[in-house]
Amino acid sequence: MSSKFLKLNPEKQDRIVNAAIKEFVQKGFKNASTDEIVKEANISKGSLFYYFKDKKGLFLYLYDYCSEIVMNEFFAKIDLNEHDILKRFREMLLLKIELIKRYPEIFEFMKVAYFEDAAEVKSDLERRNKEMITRSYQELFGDIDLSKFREDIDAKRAVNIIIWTMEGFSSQQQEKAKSLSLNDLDFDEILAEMDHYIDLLKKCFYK
Amino acid sequence: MSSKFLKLNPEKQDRIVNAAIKEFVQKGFKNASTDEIVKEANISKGSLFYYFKDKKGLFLYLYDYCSEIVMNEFFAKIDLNEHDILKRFREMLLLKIELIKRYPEIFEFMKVAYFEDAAEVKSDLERRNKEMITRSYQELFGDIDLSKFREDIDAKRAVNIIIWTMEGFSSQQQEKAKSLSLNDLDFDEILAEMDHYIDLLKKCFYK
Amino acid sequence: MSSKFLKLNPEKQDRIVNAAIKEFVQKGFKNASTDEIVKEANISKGSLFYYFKDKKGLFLYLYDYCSEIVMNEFFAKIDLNEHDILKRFREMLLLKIELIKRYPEIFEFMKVAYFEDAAEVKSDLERRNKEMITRSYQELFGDIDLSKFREDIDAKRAVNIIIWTMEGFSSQQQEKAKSLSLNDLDFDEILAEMDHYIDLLKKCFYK
Amino acid sequence: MSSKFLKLNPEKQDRIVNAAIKEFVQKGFKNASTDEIVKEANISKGSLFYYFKDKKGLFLYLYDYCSEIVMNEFFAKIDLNEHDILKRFREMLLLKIELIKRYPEIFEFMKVAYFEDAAEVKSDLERRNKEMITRSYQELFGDIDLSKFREDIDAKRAVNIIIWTMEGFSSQQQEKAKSLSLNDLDFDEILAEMDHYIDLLKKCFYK
DNA sequence: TATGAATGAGGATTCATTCAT
DNA sequence: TATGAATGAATCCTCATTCAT
Repeated sequence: MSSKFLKLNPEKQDRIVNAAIKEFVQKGFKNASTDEIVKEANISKGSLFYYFKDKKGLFLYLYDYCSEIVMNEFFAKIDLNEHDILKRFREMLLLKIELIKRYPEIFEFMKVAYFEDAAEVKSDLERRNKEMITRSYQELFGDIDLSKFREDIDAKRAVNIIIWTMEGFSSQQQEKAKSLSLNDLDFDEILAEMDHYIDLLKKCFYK
Repeated sequence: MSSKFLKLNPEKQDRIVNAAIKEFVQKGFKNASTDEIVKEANISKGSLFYYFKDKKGLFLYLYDYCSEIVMNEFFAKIDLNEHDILKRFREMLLLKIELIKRYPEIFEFMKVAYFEDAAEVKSDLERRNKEMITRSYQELFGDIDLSKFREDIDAKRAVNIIIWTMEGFSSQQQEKAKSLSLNDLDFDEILAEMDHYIDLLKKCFYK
Repeated sequence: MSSKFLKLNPEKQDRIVNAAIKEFVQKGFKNASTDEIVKEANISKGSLFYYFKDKKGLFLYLYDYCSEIVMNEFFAKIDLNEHDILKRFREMLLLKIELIKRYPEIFEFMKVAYFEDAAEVKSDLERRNKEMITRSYQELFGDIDLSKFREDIDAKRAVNIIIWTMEGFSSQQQEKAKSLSLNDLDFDEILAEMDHYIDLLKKCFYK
Repeated sequence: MSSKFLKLNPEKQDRIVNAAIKEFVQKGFKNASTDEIVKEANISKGSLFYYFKDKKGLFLYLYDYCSEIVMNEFFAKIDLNEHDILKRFREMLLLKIELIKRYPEIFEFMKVAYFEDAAEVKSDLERRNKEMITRSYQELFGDIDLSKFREDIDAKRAVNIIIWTMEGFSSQQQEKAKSLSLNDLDFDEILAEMDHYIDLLKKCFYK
């Protein structure tokens, strides 16, 4: 596959990956121009297709590249001994913030990939996405300690509400962050705000 | 504008709107083919560009067209005298179900439009989306009766959790519905499930 | 298929057909440049692909176009009541000369098509070639009066020798003609030479 | 030149020659891939272009290489003391069969080269082809004993008919052989069939 | 108004050839 | 000598948009 690409020196790999992610994020798969990518990465047209079979191959390579970072920097670091969903929830936010600080483009790319319509990559992506989602849901929320929840409510549904709250909170923050540069973000404030939600949920859902 | 389009007889307008929505939903903005649209709508290529300035103009027209239906069939019908967010929440689901039954493609189109990456329409859509969202949030959740909430929790944040629950629940159902045809959907079951969430939230968040 | 092409006015059709045949004859399928064809035909790049699906579609159209001319101007005109193979043989040469005079490029194109290696068209051509050859052999040599041949020789093999002689004679003449322009060809001389062969074969093979 | 190539050890030369012939036979000049050739020959891309100036140089080298084999294994072995064309004719077929058994690809390559359309090599090949053909015709048929022929026919023309018969017979057999593997060919049967033609021609053309 | 033929800039991809090592 | 990464001109093809009728 992309074995040729992996032999390049890391600096060059980075230039290409960054240029390609940027272009795909801005324009989506179909609209992204390989001309633009090679110009930005400062390589020749031929090289891109020497490293990757075609545009689709490049796109899927980037998806796998990003997935792996997310796996290593996010999923692998979660403390699976913590079975309190709200505590895990908090930890996940911390990890996510760390991830965004270090790899800001990667989240954008994963989002674009998730909603990509282009027929050429849709089926490949759907397979990978589905796999990733089921795997991660299982891993992240399969071992929750349900005994913590009030006994007069359905714990499963409460868990769902917590997950949706986490998702909603995240996209709310991302929406707010859109107009700001990374440096202008006040992560402490975000964390503090999140703690309010956690407290609220604990107070209402837990025994 | 699309004033020329609006002079057409409604049946023809419908054919064009439906053909275009179908194509955009299936393939996204960039990938959608005007050839396909005119073929499906049974009009000539020239006509399409006589009615609409360009592909982008058509897309944005459809967005406005769908927005208006959503406004009329959804927002306008909400009983603003009901200030209990959970009751309103339930009503909204009923209206949404009604809307999906009558205009199944419109929801799809709005979703596609929301995640469209194509540079040509991205900024225009973002402006309209933001506008619509802030307006509707204001309208839908600006007059909530916060006195119903327990006094030891922050009502604003509780409202947010309810909103995110509603959103999460909706997309969960849509995800499930993906493989099913409209006829196979059991709306009563969905409603019953939703009622469980409403009860749960009432029990936990209300006095 | 090429219905769009067939709606063009004949003069334009001719320009395109001639330009394309010329290019394919000179360079073969793969090496032929669609740029060159549109330049020579004085049409735009887009038009060529509006008329024909792709390069292969154009090539196969030309093949069918040439086949039909050969069918009408050659096969259809052969007098099937003449069962003497040598007389028919002579008639075929006359028709062939007539055909070359009127459509000089067509023979060249059919030869190029016959020996085309390019994988993209090879199988399509082989099917058509095989069909044409078996059909024409059947038609041309299926009803020969074998009673004219000496009884001490195998008539079937004698027929084959005659066919090969005809083929060999034709390619010999074509080889000679390569350096000459059409106007410089002395068809009467060719015919006279052929008559010598016919006499010889009659003298040797017939009773 | 290809002097650099000739310094290689024979085993390597063979690998390259065989790989290149195979590729050119399968795909023709233009369509043949130098990548495929170096992969099959197990040499580096750079080497190929170190040994040969360019693709055309490689192709023409192969042509000369094959020509020489044909010269040594075919023309050089013909018994020039045999002036009876039909006997020589028979001997040629035996030699040809021997040649095909030992170098099956070479015949294919010569045929492909003969009908190659690619502009880059066409003129070079035509020169060599013409040279070879005239030389060989001269050598093979220049010293025929014409006194054997019946006096009431033109011997020169009879010789041509015999040559064309031989050519036609050969291509008929090759056409039949196309779908068969070399091992499945029954050379004895071919020879027997050929003898029928020789007898027939002798009976009809000789005194 | 309506048509559909015509356009051409732009896009992805190929591949013989070069060249630094 | 040998390598294989790098190149970029050339190629086929697409498709929104225009325009003469």
